[in-house]
Amino acid sequence: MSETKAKDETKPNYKKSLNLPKTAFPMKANLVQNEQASIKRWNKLANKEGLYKAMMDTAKGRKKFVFHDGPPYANGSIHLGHLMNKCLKDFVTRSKFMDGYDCPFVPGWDCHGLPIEHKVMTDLVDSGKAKKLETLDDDTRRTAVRKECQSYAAKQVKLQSGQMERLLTVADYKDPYLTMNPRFEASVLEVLSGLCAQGLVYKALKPVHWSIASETALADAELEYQEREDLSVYVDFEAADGDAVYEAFGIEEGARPGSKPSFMIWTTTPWTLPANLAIAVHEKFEYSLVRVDGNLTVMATELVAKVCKGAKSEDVETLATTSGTKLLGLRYKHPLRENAPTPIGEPDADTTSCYTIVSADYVTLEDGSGLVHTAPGHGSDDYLTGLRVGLPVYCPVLGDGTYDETAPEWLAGMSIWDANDLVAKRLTESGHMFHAQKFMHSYPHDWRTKTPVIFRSTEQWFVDVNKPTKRENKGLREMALASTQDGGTVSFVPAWGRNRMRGMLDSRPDWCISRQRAWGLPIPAFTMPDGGAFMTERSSKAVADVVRAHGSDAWFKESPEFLLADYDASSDADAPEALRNGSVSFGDLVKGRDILDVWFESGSSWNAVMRQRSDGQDFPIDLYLEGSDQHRGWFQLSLLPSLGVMGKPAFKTLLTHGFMVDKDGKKLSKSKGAALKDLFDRYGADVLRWWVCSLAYENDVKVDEEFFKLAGENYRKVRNTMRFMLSNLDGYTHEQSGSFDPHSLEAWVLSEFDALSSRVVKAYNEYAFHEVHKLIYNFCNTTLSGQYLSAVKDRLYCDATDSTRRTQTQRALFILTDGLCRLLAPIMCHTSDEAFRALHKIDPKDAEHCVHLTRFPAPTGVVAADGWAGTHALLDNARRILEDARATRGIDNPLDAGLRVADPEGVLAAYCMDDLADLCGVSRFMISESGETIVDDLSDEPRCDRSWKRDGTVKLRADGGMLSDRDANAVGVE
RNA sequence: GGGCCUGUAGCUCAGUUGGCUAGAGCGCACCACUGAUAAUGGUGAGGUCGACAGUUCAAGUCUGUCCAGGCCCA
Repeated sequence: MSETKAKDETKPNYKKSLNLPKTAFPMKANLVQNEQASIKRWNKLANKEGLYKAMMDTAKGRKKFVFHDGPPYANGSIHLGHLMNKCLKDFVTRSKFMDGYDCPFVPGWDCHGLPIEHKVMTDLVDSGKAKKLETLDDDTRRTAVRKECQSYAAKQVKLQSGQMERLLTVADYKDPYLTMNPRFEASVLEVLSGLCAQGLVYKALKPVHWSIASETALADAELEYQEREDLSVYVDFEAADGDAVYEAFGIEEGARPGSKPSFMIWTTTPWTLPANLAIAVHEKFEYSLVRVDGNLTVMATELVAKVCKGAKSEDVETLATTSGTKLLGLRYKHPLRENAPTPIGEPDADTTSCYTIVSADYVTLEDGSGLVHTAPGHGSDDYLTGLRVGLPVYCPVLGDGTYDETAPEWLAGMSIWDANDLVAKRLTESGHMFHAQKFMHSYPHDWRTKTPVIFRSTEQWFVDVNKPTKRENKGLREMALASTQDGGTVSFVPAWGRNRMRGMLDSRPDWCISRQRAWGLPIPAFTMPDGGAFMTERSSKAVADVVRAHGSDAWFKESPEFLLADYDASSDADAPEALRNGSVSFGDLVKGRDILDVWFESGSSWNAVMRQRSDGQDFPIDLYLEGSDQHRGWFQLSLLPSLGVMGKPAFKTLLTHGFMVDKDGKKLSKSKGAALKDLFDRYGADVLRWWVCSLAYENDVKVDEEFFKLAGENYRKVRNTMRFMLSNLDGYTHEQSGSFDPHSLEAWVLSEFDALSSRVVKAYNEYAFHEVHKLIYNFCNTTLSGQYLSAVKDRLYCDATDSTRRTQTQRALFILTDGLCRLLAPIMCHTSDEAFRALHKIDPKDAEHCVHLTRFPAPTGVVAADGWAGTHALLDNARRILEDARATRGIDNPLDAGLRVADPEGVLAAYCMDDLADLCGVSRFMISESGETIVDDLSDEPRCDRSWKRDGTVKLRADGGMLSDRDANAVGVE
């Protein structure tokens, strides 16, 4: 220990004469409790209507930035996925507000749909109420179930919005949009009506994904793919006319084998074989007639080896080959049935084309045999092929997954899953089975019940994506592709979202919008006495108005006459003739039982927001921000209706974020994702928000306990920097006016701050929150903590309390702290306000003054001397030399050193040497006369007892202490 | 199987149109300070840029194949 540190009781103690840091702003944030206090305080704003209202009042008259919240599903506590999503949205709305926009944020919830209905039904069964319901008539029962669903959903919305507020997100939580609100429902039906107006809505029998467990059609978005073991079978379909086949293969009559050849098909769904109506081949492929284990069969040449190897058949002989074209039109015998089936309800179905070889270009050589089993009632490719060649849409499977009476009698009434093995057994017994094996593949499952889904043809409502609209004479797909192309009206953040979305638009089928459940918005369609469907632009609009007034329950409770009271069929050109001429009256109509796909509801939210909240002002919407799964979901399903109804996209920009994965980059398991409440309690919302801000959100985001700890640590770093500045402003009263010498440290740091501030605001505007994080963090760490603050410490502590130099420094600190609070406000909502209040000495009872009602900092306009860049370069070099001296000469404490710095360009002379000394942390700074940078060891020079500097002015003073001139002056001794 | 995306120090990320010994921060190690103190400052060690091949005078950067992972689909 050096002698200077030794205590000397005879010397005066100067510590009390210093202006040491003092503040009530605690080092320990105690976020978990204090954030609650902030929330309470913010809630007092705007006459207790809260912060959101206060912000909206403040923003009145500003330029609008319209952001639209995608509705999360109203079920369960919010989880890590919501954390990122909601924080990012909050960063957007808060930063837009602080950048001078009026940015309303109406939160929404998706309230209808199967998950809630499922949960409610489970509860009803558990509580024994379900049985009672079964005794009621259908509409009454549905209404009762819907009532339960409604109160359940309302409860979930309350739960989630409470948690979102706890996350410190600011939104119109007092008046959110709920998809089950009558006014929202009505606006959805308006969209449906608008699509009807363009002639895009139709009803058809089509194979759709069908959940047996839920007994409903499912949308693409309601599917999830899981691994499943299935039976894969190779089946020989015997040719109807052997000679025709031999002819196709060019085998002369004399050379033909006596037995009949077969066509080998492959399928992974043996249960669909009873519905087989055709076999598809590719015209361009080569097919072989082969003898395998004594049987004659046809398959694609390229697959012969593979198929036979799989079946362990070694006795293989190719007799002849031919092209797929030659096989077209050949007939075969169905292995399970004698005659072509007659679909229920279609006694006149044309079955003449059944059991024929047809052409299809989706036949591949990847799997199977090159001959594709075709069942138009059970697959979309099959359906289209059937449509082309004139096959009936035959589907012998009922909604509950059992066969109807048109199936072979040994299958009727049986579940299709049980049928798989039975069909295989039957085929084996009859000698049609070539080979069967179990195999694993990914297979679509009902996202809710986790049960496998089947393709089943049913009567459903669709939105046509190809048919030209009446208004533009262009299909929705074409319009969607045009608006999302490069240079179109929609922009994407990140840019690759464009390709992703366009790829999906390119391949999407017509949108099946109907579901067969209770908890949803009814499709306002009626069935005519002749069985035809009736729904027009004007009839659905009439029902929409009823729903707005009475809610969608009206559909179930009221009569067609009531629902259509304001509808005049005679003047509706789109209405069926029988209705128009009055031969059928409303009383003859039967209400449809389908409800809308929930995606149609959320996909119509732009209309609800536009019409209900802003009289059409807020359309199109500036920004949609969701996970990248929504390219197919909400984004696309909002785009299509808005194009159909408005002729333009609902949004201008689509921003997507990635998904949470575990620390190894693997999909997050459910159990890991659940612990959000726990995270609040351990880290506080500001730390979690600071973490979200740091993320490269466009990619997958790794989550792990460790990362929150790290976020907590560098949160503290920023907090401490703020605290240090606040602690040096004790007793300071800010002067707005006044200038700074361009060569002063203050001019330098404030110009740096201006640069930071404009970069941060730019980053906010580009949604580059990660950049915001980096910029602010580095500024606190490097520019402030490492450079400026460590340089001005001496003058803050040791200069006379109201010396000009110290006051100027405090002015800078005040501006910096105030500015930092504002830049941080969108991220660290609580901490920034806490610091802001401490800085402005706001009374604890005063809730009105709040950083969240302010703007981003205006430029200080302070001009720094041009020479600062060169000066910093010289100082960096000098510090490096100082560091060498420390290592080689043992000058551990920089205050024991003086610097003589080479200044070849002559930039340093304009600066105050004491400022440069403080920037380097040394006691004395001079410009080197020798042209070399030299470190002087000042250990032998006297040290100031008060400032610990050895600046050359230190001497014994009247009070007995060793003081420098500055310190002697500060304590007032000669 | 297809579309889109990701893979750079232990961790999180930067790396414009290919061009000087690949940069930050965290963490770690060491040092200083003990008047920001359950703080603060400084210094340092860490990378065959997922793998392989190709184009080029030159590749983390372009091309292809493969591996691993994510989202969406079949």
